[in-house]
Amino acid sequence: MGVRKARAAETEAALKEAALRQFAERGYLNTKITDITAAAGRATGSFYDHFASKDALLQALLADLHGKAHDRLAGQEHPPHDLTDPDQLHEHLAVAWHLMRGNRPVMIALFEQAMAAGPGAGRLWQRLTEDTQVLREHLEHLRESGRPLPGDPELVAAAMGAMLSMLAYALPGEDPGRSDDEVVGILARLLLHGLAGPDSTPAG
Amino acid sequence: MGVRKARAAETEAALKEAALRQFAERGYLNTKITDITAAAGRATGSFYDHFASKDALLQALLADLHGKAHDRLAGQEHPPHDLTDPDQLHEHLAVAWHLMRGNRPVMIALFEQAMAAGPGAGRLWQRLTEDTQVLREHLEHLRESGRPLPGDPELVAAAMGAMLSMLAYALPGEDPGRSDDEVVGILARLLLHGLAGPDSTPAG
DNA sequence: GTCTATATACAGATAGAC
DNA sequence: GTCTATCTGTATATAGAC
Repeated sequence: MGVRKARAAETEAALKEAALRQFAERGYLNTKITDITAAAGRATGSFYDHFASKDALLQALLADLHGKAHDRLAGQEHPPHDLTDPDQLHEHLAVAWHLMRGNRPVMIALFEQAMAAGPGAGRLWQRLTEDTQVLREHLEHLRESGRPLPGDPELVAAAMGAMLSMLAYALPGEDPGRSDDEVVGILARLLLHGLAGPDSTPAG
Repeated sequence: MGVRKARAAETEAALKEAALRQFAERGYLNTKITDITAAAGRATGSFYDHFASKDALLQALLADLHGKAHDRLAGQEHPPHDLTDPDQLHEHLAVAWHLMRGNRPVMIALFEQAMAAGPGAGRLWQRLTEDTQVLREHLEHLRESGRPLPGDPELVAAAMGAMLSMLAYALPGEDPGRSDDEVVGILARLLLHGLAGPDSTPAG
């Protein structure tokens, strides 16, 4: 790779990193193109040599994320989980939570983008159902095994996804008093046995 | 009240109603002042004879809602609930759900407004904790009674509120195949006994 | 108070020199 | 490819006639 291309790639990377920082601080909607270029130390016009629009930049960031995820998940098995097993539910939630929290800027951007389209567009509902597809399949598998689910797997999965994604968005970024593990543990217990807890039906 | 004032009040009411319709259809952020005035059959300039801004209009709509709620709740008792009682949890969720769904336009607007401020502003987290304050108090009461909660009442309450509000926002407005009662029932079962269901610990 | 017409502000996007 | 300078589109808000 030539030095010119290298400098260009450097600028593109700087813009991406700056965008991620800005999204996390100000949110996607509030972040202007000039905020990104200023934070990256570039001129406004340079942005459009690399991305056609703010939306295109977000798609590029999402592609990067998919690439990373593919690298990490490549070759891994994905066995059908029994979500009524405490360890397996906890593991499932932990993976989802860390995925969302570890890529918070992109999650924030996608969330705000879907929301800005308005409720009529149904894009938030679409995200919710798509992102919880695996979860839904596990629930359907449980139901087919004769387990008594609280209700329609699609809605239950969406409800769990709603809880997760909303919390991942709204919870303050750096909360010294509340660790990720603590949050995951609480959600796992709530979703496994509910408010009544595991000892609610001693009579069986 | 004179005829002039009456006509003015009529216009103000028309603007409010039009705004509610527009918020439900296009969302708050997407709705322009001109969308509201056009839907109300008035001129653009008339808007500012009644509201200083779109934000001021939303505050007025919120005030209307508070007034209605006050009228309905006036004189009602608010006893401490035992949320591990199926009927009481169901009732609590049903009230919250119908409050949100029955005033969907305003909920939508507040949600989008809080989100547009970005995550750094913490306004979504603020809404989440404020709106679930009563819930948190009930959970704290349970904990003081020695009941084993899944975790910190504030976070559990926020998680439940996150699930509720996100679903109330994202679920399609007119879903012929899924009634409010069905949704509330499913959420109540999920939050009471979790995915494991009531029969998970036959040994006590 | 309501209207038409217009001003203000600003973000997105482009043009052209280097 | 990067820069400075500028254009365009659009939403908010105001001015002034009726």
